[in-house]
Amino acid sequence: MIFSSELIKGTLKTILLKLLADNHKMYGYEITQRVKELTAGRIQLTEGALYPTLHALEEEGLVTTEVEYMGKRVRKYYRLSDTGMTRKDEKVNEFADFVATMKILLDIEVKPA
Amino acid sequence: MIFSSELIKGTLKTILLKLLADNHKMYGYEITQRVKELTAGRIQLTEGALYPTLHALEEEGLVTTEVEYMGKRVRKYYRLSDTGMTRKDEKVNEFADFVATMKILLDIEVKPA
DNA sequence: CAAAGATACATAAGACTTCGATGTATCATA
DNA sequence: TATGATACATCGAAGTCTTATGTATCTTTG
Repeated sequence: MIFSSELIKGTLKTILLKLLADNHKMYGYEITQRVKELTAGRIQLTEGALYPTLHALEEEGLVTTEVEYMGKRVRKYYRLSDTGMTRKDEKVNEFADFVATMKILLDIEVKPA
Repeated sequence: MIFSSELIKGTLKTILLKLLADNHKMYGYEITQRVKELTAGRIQLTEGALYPTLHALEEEGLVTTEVEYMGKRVRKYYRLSDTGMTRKDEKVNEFADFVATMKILLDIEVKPA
């Protein structure tokens, strides 16, 4: 079952920041694959959503980029900045609090990973 | 701390369906107050989001409405339909699964309520 | 070796949702 | 009698995501 896109709304930046915090540097396509893998295919990032968001993160100064060539093929790597690391912590904490709040509202059990 | 609105995006319908499942019938303003109360003020539904969403639920056949007068003041009550009850279960389950997935991605602990 | 599928970037129009402001009106309280 | 709470609602603007499209390279398989 793939999650409805509505659910993922608002969490994309958080996911990207966290992945970049864990992996030092990643490129766009790699991110889509990693997320798919980590979520057993239940979250599939589309390029139309991913690239604009990565660009936005760059404009906000949360990531820096560097281009590498694999043969003739371009890869654009994204790396978290210090500001980005701080923001990542904020975002992840906010999401954790949000979930705690939603648990009360929806009266759900969240299974341990 | 009030949650950024982006986070609440995509969960509004789920929240509404769950509230209506628990409370049999509620009106709009009551919903905003109940949510504020249940979440210690951290989720504040705005009318601009609430009413269009309630109307959408009605169009989808998930809720029925009935108008009552308190003196001269109108109250529009919303009540969950059978379809709505089914949908509520689906939505709540989907959210629980989503959270389990996000826990893996973000590597977070979710405190028990 | 040709075709298909995967890798890899990106943009752009349209759809959808939410925000913030605005509007109307009643009721309670200071 | 004015303010704040109650109660409905809509609308333009803003923001985000989807779907489609575009370009190009690399790898695998028939």
